Amino acid sequence: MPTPEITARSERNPDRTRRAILEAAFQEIYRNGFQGMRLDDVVAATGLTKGALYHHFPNKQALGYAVVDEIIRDIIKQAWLEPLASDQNPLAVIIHFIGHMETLMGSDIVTLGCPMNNLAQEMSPLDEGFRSRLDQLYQEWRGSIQTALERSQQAGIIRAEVDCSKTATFVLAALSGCVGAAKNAQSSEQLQICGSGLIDYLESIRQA
Amino acid sequence: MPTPEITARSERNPDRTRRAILEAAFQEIYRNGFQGMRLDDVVAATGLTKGALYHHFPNKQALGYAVVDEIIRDIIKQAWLEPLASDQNPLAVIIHFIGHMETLMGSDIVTLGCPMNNLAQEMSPLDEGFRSRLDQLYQEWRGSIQTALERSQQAGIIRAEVDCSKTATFVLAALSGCVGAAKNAQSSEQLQICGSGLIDYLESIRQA
DNA sequence: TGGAAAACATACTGGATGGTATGTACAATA
DNA sequence: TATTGTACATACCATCCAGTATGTTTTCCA
Repeated sequence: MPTPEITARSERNPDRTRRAILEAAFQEIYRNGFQGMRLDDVVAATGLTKGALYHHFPNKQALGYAVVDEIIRDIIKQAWLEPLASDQNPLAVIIHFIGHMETLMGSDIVTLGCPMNNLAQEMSPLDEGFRSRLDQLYQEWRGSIQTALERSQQAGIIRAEVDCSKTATFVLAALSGCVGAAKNAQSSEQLQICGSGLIDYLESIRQA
Repeated sequence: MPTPEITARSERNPDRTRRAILEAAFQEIYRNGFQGMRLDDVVAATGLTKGALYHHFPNKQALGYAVVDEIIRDIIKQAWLEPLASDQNPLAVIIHFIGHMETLMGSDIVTLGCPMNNLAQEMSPLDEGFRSRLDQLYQEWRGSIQTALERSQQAGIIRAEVDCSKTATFVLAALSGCVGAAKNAQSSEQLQICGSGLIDYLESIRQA
């Protein structure tokens, strides 16, 4: 008897269905914002129907929360938390990421911006459920940058007098700002210029 | 015969009416985004009716464009362009502004963020009319910062090797990022921390 | 001063959209 | 294998909301 994960291609697979809805919802939110996301478009993108969506999620808000908890969280973890935790030269990881953002994240980063920042900017003042979830995620993100800076500091790469907590806060904010500026201008050149400004800053805290 | 500007209190004054609609629309957009703004709420806030709104603006989009052209532009000019152009120590103006943003702009800057950045982030990928207007305004803003930095550089306040164009781009993006981060966290402390990080950066380009 | 245009007010429409009610096929369990 | 709950599909509703049609009042000016 074959395992269901392999044979169950077009048959029923609630986990796969749920995931498909989440990914489609993420794309719609990324492109149109949460308020601009249409549930009809989400179900159309999955090839499912509204019955399926409302079986897996009680309402639009809960679907949005799940996108944060399950999709966006994974993206941040995979792109930032894990690379920063594993590498032995975290400052180099940060600089490399900033310098190669478009290559690493795809061209959507220029045209559509950062999915997490987009959602946070839109929904934080309007919905405490979104705000607290995204704030929590931002704290983890910032914490991982701080830890990375501290490790670089202990390795003698970063000057001893640098406040790593404050720097991590600023770097994350500045990074979000750079992506946002590139999105406004719809220009990858703008992202390059702004990113190199941020890299200049990071170089300035390096041990001479 | 008295002048209409003084006596025309509760009588008809199309310019005043138009302005009232624009200001109410700005507030609604600031709080809910452009897509979240409801024309019914705008007319309710003014005490007017839909007839008045559609007499002055052909549709919602045109109202949004006018808010950018007439309200947001004025805010940026008054808060940034004019102070930067008139003062003889522009770097000090920039640093002072960043350090006292909440006092200068009001507490909305923490809870609701920057009205221009909010609108740009929401609408730039969705509507080229918004994008081009806001991009134009950002270019003026960035240009005024660049000119200010160059004047400070000529005055010997900023080091000669600093690229003022690149720095202006980064400073504006980082500033937007700081305001956004504070808004996500709903924390004026976050704004302080992040702003002081940006000030540290500006101090680092100062002539030793 | 009369008439026309501007400056509003009132009442309504139509489509979009989140959500629901209900039906059916499938899958596990007993 | 009968049964029960899960996993969907189908059809529909109610409301919100941008936009319109039309009426009324004020202002301007010839």
